[in-house]
Amino acid sequence: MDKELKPVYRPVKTPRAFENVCDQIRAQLESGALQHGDKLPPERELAERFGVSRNVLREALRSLEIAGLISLKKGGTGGSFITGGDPKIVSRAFKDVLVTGGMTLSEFTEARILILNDIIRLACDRATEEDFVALEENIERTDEFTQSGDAKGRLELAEDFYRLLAAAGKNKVLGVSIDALTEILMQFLASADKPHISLLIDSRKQFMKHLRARDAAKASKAMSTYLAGLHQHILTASARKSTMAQKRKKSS
Amino acid sequence: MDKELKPVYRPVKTPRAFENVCDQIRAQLESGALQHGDKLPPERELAERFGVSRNVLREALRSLEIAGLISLKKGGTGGSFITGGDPKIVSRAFKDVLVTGGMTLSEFTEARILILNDIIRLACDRATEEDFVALEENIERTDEFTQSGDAKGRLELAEDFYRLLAAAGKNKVLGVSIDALTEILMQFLASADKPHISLLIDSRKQFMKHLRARDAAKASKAMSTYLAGLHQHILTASARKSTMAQKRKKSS
DNA sequence: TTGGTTTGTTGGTGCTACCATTGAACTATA
DNA sequence: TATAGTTCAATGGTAGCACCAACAAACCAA
Repeated sequence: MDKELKPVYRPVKTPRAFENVCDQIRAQLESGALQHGDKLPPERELAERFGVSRNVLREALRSLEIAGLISLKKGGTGGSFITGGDPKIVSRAFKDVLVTGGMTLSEFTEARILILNDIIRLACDRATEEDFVALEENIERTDEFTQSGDAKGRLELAEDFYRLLAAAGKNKVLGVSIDALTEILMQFLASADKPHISLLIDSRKQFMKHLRARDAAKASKAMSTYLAGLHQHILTASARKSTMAQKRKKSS
Repeated sequence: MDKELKPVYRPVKTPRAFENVCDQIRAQLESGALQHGDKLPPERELAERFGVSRNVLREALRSLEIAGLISLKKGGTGGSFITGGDPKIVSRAFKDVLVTGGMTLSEFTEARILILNDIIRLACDRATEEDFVALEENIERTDEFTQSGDAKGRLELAEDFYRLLAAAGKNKVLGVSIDALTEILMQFLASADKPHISLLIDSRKQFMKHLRARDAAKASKAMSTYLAGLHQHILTASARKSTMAQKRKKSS
């Protein structure tokens, strides 16, 4: 037990005024002193109370707004209102980290399949009749859009499908995760995924059959089979794209 | 096919200057024109080039900084530098929606167990000898800290353990996910988890045995058993805490 | 070589004035 | 009386300036 505790020198961080303001407001939130819907005093008054310039206060508010904790509204009855609870923020944070974080596309596709399988297992346990009909209605509308050739609407419906599935699993954490991953991968599906369109509807119907039977293994397998093909397509398309990007970069 | 496309009225969003600036820089990032480590021009020059006041530009930079995309440095060689890829951002976003009521703690614990199981399965396939020794070294140091009563160090090592495990699974996406979830749950473990300390080391050693044998089922089970108890403890502790908070609010 | 000093660059802060938008109170008109 | 239009005050958004603080490189002195 003569373990030496070597001194650790942490890099100092210069304190900034807006961070202090930010922390104070966050603390009020965590302690429950500020709750959803509450209105903060006007900027000018807040600035005076915090003893900072309106500039600094605005940067603090901006920070909280980006974090999704407050929303600003102009006008006579406007001000800063406590919002929060929007999973979209998490999804954006995820996306930011992922696009700048040196992660490969294949890591995305793999993670997506795994998390989706977790969701499917949960959904098999917990899905209600309402969940089933919502999913089936989504499939039906996807079919219509496919026949009418509305690619954009079809993509939105695809994102919705996974959202509905996550809702059926009753776990919002996994929900926002799959939402972020789906949204990111969808950007690599601009067009030209023709071979999969025809497979999609049948695959989904197969999947729903197993889900209604609450057979997690078969439902997972049905979904994974389709996704494996789709992801393969995304990966090859992306490889083409990055090659083009490299050419573009060299020529510039 | 006589589907009526009903007109959808989207709420208009007043365009704000800093958002425009923000989007332009984000676009540069996504297109690869700006890459990790690049330095942006000084604020004064950027403001002039964008044709906005320095105030607006600073709000835009603040927004990007909060999103974890850039980091600001003072001084002669300072400026705005492209960073990114910090999972800390995701965990903060997760935590924000948690404290503002978007998700429940039990959803976190459930998601954590499921994702961790996914990672374990991957690790069983892909872990190298280096991964094994890193994990075992972590367990050993945890044992030392436990005996010396260094609670803070032990918590840090616990976070590291899951990080190492994710590294062994060779999937950074799942890695940042588990990292974010772990960090949040650790905040509910300030102290008083005495009954679990004694179980921890043995549980980890059991787990490693199965992992080395590349038996995903048994490894998952060993980990899940331990986590189930730990999470139960977190949930009850949190319930106590929120009760106290409500009392505090009433009395005020 | 070492330690201190100078100096210019850059982000951080404060301040003032003004603009743009919003909703509510108010007014005029049919 | 009800509706349409107007006024008005509150509030966030933008601009521009002056100055502070800290940082690192260049420089200087021992």
